[in-house]
Amino acid sequence: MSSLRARQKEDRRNRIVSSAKTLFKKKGYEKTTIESIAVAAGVSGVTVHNYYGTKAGVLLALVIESDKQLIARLNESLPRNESDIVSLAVAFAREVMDHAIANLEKDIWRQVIAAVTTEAGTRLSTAYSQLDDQLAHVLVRRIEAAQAAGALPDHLNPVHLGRALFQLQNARFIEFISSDAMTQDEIETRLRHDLVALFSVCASAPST
Amino acid sequence: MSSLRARQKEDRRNRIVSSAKTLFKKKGYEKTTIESIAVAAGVSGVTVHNYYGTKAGVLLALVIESDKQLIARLNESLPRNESDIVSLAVAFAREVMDHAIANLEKDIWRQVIAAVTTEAGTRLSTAYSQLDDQLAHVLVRRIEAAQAAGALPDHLNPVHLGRALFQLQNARFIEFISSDAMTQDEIETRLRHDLVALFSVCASAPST
DNA sequence: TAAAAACTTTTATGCAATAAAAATTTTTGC
DNA sequence: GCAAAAATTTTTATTGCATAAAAGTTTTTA
Repeated sequence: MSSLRARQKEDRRNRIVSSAKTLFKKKGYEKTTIESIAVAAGVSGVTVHNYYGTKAGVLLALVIESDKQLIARLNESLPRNESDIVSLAVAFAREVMDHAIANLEKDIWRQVIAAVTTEAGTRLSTAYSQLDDQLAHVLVRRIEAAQAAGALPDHLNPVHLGRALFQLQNARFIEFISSDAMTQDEIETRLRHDLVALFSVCASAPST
Repeated sequence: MSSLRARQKEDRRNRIVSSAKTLFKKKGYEKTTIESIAVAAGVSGVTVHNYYGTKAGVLLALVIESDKQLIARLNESLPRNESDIVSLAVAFAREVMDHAIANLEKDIWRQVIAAVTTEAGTRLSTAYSQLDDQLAHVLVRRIEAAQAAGALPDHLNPVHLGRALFQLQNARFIEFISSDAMTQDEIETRLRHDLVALFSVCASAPST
């Protein structure tokens, strides 16, 4: 049973986040004031602070929602029988970039990345990191499938490979949003180069 | 010939950055006001803004100086005949983390990472990115040496491998500073896992 | 339904960031 | 050398984020 109070709170949260999304897209991040978000949501400016701590907190809340959709979409669309790891990682990266651009301007994504680091340890930043883990896990599952199909050596740890690929993809994603001039194609090329080079090493490394 | 004006400017820059470093280390980033930096440096608060744009700009200027030393140190100390890429990357990562911790608190490094992304495209952020390129190049040179020594296949592109390793190391570095609880050892382990997994793939990838 | 509890709003303060006007100091040209 | 011009800093003022404390309001609970 949800009390009236709980429902009102939920309502305000929704109004704040959706007002913020509209304003961010319409006026950009910097030019959107907390006060204007508050007015659009029908609450006081201090209430926005009480709910989300900072303006970046509101942004993070909004991104977390859309990232949940991204995870669902990736689970759906990422090929389930891809045995070439380079293709897999590139397809993953492409979906992530498509999703990012469809939802917010690069300018705003930069604020997201900044907020995740400066507000490390807060509720919202932690939630964001957990979504990253889930994203990495989408890769892990595909790698497990490839391994089961015999496309990868048995001694390989799929969790480790999935996380490594995610880190690399994420680093390149940040590079993508860090410059307005950077294209998806250029990032794709760089990621390809990363992977081709790494896969060429073939060290007989001990599994420490 | 440097005019009096140019020398005075240089002087003020030095005073601002060194005052800032002292204050950041003593009181932390948030609790250091631009005004207090200005007072310590003997200029007005607005002058600090005129010189560095933002408080984060001052921080970036200070980090850039210390990163130059890091590059020099890495060029010196990183083993010149290391044929094992995992060991090379791990040694690199360790030096970077040692240097970071010796200079500033994690808390402040988080502000650095945030500033580099939000202020993407500014003079200081660009300078920081160029230093990253130089850091990656330290790796590239070691890889070239290893390749020349026959420890790596000829078709491998050392620039691509160096950049990929740097991206991975950098991602793990950010993970390191993002949590006060995260230890260097844990990061080292994760980086090792990344690399061992990646090097196990051994795809016969086309050099696209 | 009245007291208690939970929230939101009002009010106030500090600081970053920015802009424009005023004041100062160095340069330049004679 | 000195006066006008140019460059640069400081003063002054404003906006907005962030935070805290007090005041006011609404829901809960007994």
